[in-house]
Amino acid sequence: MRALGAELGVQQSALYHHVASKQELLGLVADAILERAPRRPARADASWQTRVRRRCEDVRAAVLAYPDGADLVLSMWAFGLGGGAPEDELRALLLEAGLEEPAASTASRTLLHFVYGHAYAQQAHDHAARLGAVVDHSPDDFGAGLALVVAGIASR
Amino acid sequence: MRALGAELGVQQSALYHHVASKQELLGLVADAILERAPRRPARADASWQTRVRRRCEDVRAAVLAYPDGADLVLSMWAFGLGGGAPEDELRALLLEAGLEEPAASTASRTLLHFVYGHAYAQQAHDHAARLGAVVDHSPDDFGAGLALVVAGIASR
DNA sequence: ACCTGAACACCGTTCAAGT
DNA sequence: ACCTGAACACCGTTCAAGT
Repeated sequence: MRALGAELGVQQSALYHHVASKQELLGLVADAILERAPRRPARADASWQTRVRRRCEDVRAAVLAYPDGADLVLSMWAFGLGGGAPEDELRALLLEAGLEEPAASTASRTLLHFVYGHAYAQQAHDHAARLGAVVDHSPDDFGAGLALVVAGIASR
Repeated sequence: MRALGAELGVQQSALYHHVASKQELLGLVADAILERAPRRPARADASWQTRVRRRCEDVRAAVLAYPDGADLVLSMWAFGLGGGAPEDELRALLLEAGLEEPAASTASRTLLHFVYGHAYAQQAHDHAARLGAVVDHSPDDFGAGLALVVAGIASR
C-alpha cells in the first residue's frame, strides 16, 4: 500500500478512501487482469471442445501476463472476492454443449483448478529459478493436461 | 515465528538455529502433513483407476485436516520446497498402469492441480463463510471432478 | 470529499553477547 | 551448540486534523 501510494503521489492512508482494504483492492486487480484476457472469436463450425480449450488458453495467458497473476486470481476466485467471470463463461459453453447441471458447474471449476494450478506452478517455478535454487527447465505440458481434462468431460 | 517461539518457550531468534528461514520451516510442515495422509491398502484386484482415486482422496484428507493445509502444501509443492511425494506416488501408479512418459508425469500433476485446487477453494470458502460474507453451502463435488480427470487419463 | 501525518500493532530476520 | 535481548526494516490499518 505504501508503494502504491508513492506511485500515485499520495499517502498510503489516502487509498482507504477509495477501497475498504487491501483484499478488496486485490479483488479489483484480479477482475482487471481477467478483463484483459484475449477473446479470440471461435469459428462457427468449432466444436465445444475447441471453444472450451481456447477460453482456457486465453485465461491462462491473462494470468501469466502479470507477476504472481495466477496466485492473485486463484486466491480471489477461491475467496469469492472477484474473478468469477471465467467460471460463468465456461459453464455457459458447457451448457450450450449439452451438459446438465450440476455436471457443467463441476466441469467448469475442474477446468479452472487445472488452469490456475498449472499457471501458479509455472510462475512459482520461474520465480524459484530466478532465485537460483532450481534450474531444470520443465517442458510446457499445459496443452496436454488441458486436453486430458477436456477428454474427461467429453467421456461423461 | 514469534508465536511458535512462545509455544516452545524460546525466543523467536532461537528458531533460526534449526531452520534457515520461515519458508524452509513451512516446507518441513508440508512434508509432515503429507506423511500423515492415510494409506488405505488397495485390494489386489483393484483397477488402477481405483488406486489413483484413493490416493487422491487420501492426499485431500491430509491437507484438509489442517487450517490452510491446501494453501501451504500447494505453494510448497509449486516452489519445489517440499511435498513432492504425492506426485511421485501417482506417477508410479500410472506407470504401473501402462502409461508412458511424459504422459504419466503430466497426468499426475494434473490430478494434483485438481486435488489441491479443490481443497484450497473449499478451505477458502469455509474461511470466508466464517467471516460472514458468503453463506451459501456449495455441494461437495470433489468425487465428481476427480472421476472426470481420471476418465480423461483413461481415454488417452 | 479527499488527503496528511502520525501512530498502532504487528511482521521476518540479523547479530553481538551470553552459557 | 544453543539461546537471549535488542534492534532493523518492514507490514496493513486507523484516526484526528487539515483543506
